[in-house]
Amino acid sequence: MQISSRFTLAIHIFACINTFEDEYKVTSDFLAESTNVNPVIIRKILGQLKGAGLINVARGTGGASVAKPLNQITFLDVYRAVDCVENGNLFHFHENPSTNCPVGRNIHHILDDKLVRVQAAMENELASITLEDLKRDTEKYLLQEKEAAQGK
Amino acid sequence: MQISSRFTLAIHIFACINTFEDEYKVTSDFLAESTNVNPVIIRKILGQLKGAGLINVARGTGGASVAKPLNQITFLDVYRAVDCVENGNLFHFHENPSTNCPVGRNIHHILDDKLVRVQAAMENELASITLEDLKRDTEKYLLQEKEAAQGK
DNA sequence: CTGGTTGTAACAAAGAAGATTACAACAAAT
DNA sequence: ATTTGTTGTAATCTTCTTTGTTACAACCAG
Repeated sequence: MQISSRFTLAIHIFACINTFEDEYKVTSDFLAESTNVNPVIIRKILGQLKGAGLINVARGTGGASVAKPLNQITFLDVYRAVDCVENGNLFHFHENPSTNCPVGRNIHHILDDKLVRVQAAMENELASITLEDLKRDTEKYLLQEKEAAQGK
Repeated sequence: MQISSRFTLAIHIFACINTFEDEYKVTSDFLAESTNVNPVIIRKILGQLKGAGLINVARGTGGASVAKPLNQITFLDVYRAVDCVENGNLFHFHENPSTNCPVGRNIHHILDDKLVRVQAAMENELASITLEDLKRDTEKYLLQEKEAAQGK
């Protein structure tokens, strides 16, 4: 199985906030339209991002905004906030290896540190990308699109 | 969601082959007992490992053995063989982002290269671990267990 | 107080993983 | 040639997870 789409959705949400917050109020309905995902799902994700202190959202008034400087939020922060993998473990283990078998009862001893290394490599890379990078690249591609439309 | 337990199962299978092949015939029933997973599931995984040229298994005769030198099989080979993530993509994308929204229709341009980097970091780490490492550590932990039992 | 919004509960729908049963294909031993 | 033990695979079931959907209370601003 893959990592939940909540992660790419959350990034999409930040890209929208960065791009549109001066122009529109970025509500769950607005985001639902852009992502083509149900507004309740969006609100759940917004709630998780808010819980992690990454964005501000409020009842009544509505509209999401980023809560910290963009270069201080990494993809890893977002990944952790939306709780993509169970218990934070990337790898799923078969549940009850036999305690009668020497390999079965030691498989975690044998394997866990290796899986931790793999997961750490992935998370380090996530930590190296910030929302500032995201904003810069979003602007780049939107500008390219605009220029292409003008036939340059 | 997490990465399918087929991966940890496949590693468990190799640990069993390494440990027991001189003593027992390592059949799908044997492995089902050690992993506590249904033999049909084991046979499916054995089939994938065989398809990737990592092990030998045959009808009738039965019993799995490793097809290549242990230091020439990496965790990445195993990971790829058992097809853990759809289309080889670690991240799941929301399916139909709006083409009306500038962000929606560019989200893949913006994001794909970053996700590729993250995935590559993880796969490089997987590639750095071999079945030889697995065998060495398996022997280490089984020996530790034996010594502990003798009260050393 | 009205309108628009979030937060959340409850349930439905869809999809995927793994379990299970059943059986044909096959090889080796006798 | 038959028996035995095994793999390969189809078909179906159960369970779990994700996502969608409906509904509505809580809330804020004008």
